[in-house]
Amino acid sequence: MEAKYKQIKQSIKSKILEGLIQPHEKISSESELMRQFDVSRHTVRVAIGELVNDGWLYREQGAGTFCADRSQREKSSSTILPNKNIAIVTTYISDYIFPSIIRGAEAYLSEQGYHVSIFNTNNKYEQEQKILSQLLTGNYDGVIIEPTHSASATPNLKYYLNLERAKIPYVMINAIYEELEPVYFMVDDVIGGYLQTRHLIDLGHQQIACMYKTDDAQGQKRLKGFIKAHRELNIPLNTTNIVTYSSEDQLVKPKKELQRLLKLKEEKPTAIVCYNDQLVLQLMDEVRQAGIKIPDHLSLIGFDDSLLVEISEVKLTSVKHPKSQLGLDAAKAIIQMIKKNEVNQSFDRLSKLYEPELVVRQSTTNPKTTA
Amino acid sequence: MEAKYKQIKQSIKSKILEGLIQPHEKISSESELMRQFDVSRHTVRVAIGELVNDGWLYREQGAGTFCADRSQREKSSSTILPNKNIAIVTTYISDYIFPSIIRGAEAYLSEQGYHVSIFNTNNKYEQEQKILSQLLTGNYDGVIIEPTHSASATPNLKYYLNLERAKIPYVMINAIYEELEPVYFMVDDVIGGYLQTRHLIDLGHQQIACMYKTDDAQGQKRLKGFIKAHRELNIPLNTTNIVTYSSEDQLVKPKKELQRLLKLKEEKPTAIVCYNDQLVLQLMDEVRQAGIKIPDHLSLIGFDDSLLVEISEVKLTSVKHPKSQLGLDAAKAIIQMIKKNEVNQSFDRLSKLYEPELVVRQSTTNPKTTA
DNA sequence: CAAGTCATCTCATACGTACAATTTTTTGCA
DNA sequence: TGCAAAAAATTGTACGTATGAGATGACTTG
Repeated sequence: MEAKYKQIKQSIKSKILEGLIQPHEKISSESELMRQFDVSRHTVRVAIGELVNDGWLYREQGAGTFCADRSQREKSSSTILPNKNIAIVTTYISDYIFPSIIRGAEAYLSEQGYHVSIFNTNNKYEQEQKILSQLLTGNYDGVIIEPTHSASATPNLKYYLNLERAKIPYVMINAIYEELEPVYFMVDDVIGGYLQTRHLIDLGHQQIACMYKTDDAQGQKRLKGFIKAHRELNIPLNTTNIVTYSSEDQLVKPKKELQRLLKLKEEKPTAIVCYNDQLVLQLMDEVRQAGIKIPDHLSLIGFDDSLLVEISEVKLTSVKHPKSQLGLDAAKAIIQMIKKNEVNQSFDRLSKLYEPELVVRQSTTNPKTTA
Repeated sequence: MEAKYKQIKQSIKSKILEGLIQPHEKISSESELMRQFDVSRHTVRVAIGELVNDGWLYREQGAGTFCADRSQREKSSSTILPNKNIAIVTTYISDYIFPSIIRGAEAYLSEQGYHVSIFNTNNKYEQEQKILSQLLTGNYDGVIIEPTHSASATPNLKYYLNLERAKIPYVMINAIYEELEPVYFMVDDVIGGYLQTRHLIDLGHQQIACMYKTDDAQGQKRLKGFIKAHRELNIPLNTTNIVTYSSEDQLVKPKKELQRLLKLKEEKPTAIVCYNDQLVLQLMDEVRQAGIKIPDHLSLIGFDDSLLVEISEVKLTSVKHPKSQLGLDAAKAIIQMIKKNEVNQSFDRLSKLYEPELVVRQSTTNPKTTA
């Protein structure tokens, strides 16, 4: 034990064992240690490197080096393998924007040596419950989850609390259950709905319909933005123009309601705000068959700015969704939370609410005075 | 993974996984590695340091660095956690038909109590290699994999053989490496390409162009079907009308080639056979801008019969791809193989070659005699 | 006061050098 | 040939320097 780096190692280790450095407490920076022990940075790094490897410390680029929480470590060593597994739980795996989110997350997590598992609730509570209990009994270090039926309170609250109790960190994407106050990554849907509507009002539309899927919080918030824009600009709201539907209805109800709207004689809408791009394309199809021209006779605006906006003959005006960036950010956050091994405490600043952005293309224009 | 020391790490790790370095065999000395990788000794030491820490190597002062004997370690990890894990390895996670395949597989596997992990090669060998080595060292009971660059022989053959040696069953989807004779689930792409072409010939087209992505076997086989149809029906093949492109080109080359084809005076194609629906929509967009009407002036035919076929104002004629059924079948097969594995039975009859089916819609019609 | 910018602190990667400690190989000599 | 000493090879410890990347808090600005 004459090597300098071993002396440094021993010195730091002692302080931890004596309780002079508490778990998650920052230790002196590398440059400070250089001065304290009068050695080169290299030597400091070798010493700390070994301590990190032995699980006494952990490093965070840009922030510092911290004392590890050894209490967990010993627990996990009883199960032998800290296997580095992350679960991503989605509502609809084949939803057109999900692949992007997953790709963003998967790329980063793989690189960090984690294994990514995918689960799919089909937006059903029972399925979500099954998955959550699997996660609890399984060997997962963290969870990225899109909550099921986020518009209402969850009957699976206990399962989420159990995750916290089991010290499995989780982040929510796209929407949250308010009561859990989780770390989240989502678009500001109120602003999104507002932008959609505002754009149409600015173009001169007065009779604007909307169709929102409201069993998820996303749709409800966008609807809120829709209403807000009307209020703010003093446009009277016509309740017959507000259409809401649920996941089960989504292939039927919007089309029916569109028929209804198109048949109106009075207060016929000149524009429709849509829940997402997919809905726009569904409606477009119907509208085409009725011989109505877009955007001249009817403006349509979507949401997500997905790959769908470019493939139709009329390019869609839409609202940008960060998709793979969101996935990446969520992945980074969950890794940080795992490293710190605290659950949802003092992680407020990790959350991100993305400001959506309007992208104007060809599916919206001024209302033509045909009536 | 751009850091030099990580590249070195990966390189050495690969050699071990491929069996090129046997346990207790000496690896190149630090100075040799400096020359081999053209880096400083420091960097070599960092790389080796991490490998030592992860248990891949051990060092002996004065003697050299040696390959560790991982046989114990691997056994212990595989016996301790019979966790029921399946890996699905795709080329492009956000490819528009993949979500369907995954959904089909995920639904079944979840139900059977398996955890599904997703990996993504981006159609790059290095990435595939990394993933395969993860699978080997990780804790997976079975693998569903879409091979990377399936048109050519794989440099990762040894990794696949290692999977077999480690008794981890795998099935291939969409394409195979012939040399491995794996269990597979794929569409008969030769027939698919034949159906596409035959349909156009039956409609009376004589000058038919095609655009196929040929770095994957799927495209090559479809091209084979394209040629076969011409031969069988005695239509002369015009080689200038055969366009092939690769994954990297896919956003540029098809468009350029389309421009070229449209400018032709003689032997101008009246129809284009496309690799998939996505390509059709790309081309449609260009064609629209040129003021050419589909299908009257130009017939286009796609492949996959994806959700994209219904989206555009001209519904696409396409060839049906079983997608989620394929995912489900692959999942069922891998479970069977896992169960049978203990009994060492052969898996011959499990493979499925799906007979594709033509779906005629509006994007194809008789050639109009305008010339 | 909130939001964005920027300087600064921190760790990460990578180059270079030198000498020590240990093992292996070669050499020189009896 | 046999053996010991010398030389060479190899890893270990330690110094120095530079640049990059992430986090943070102070500062500016609307």
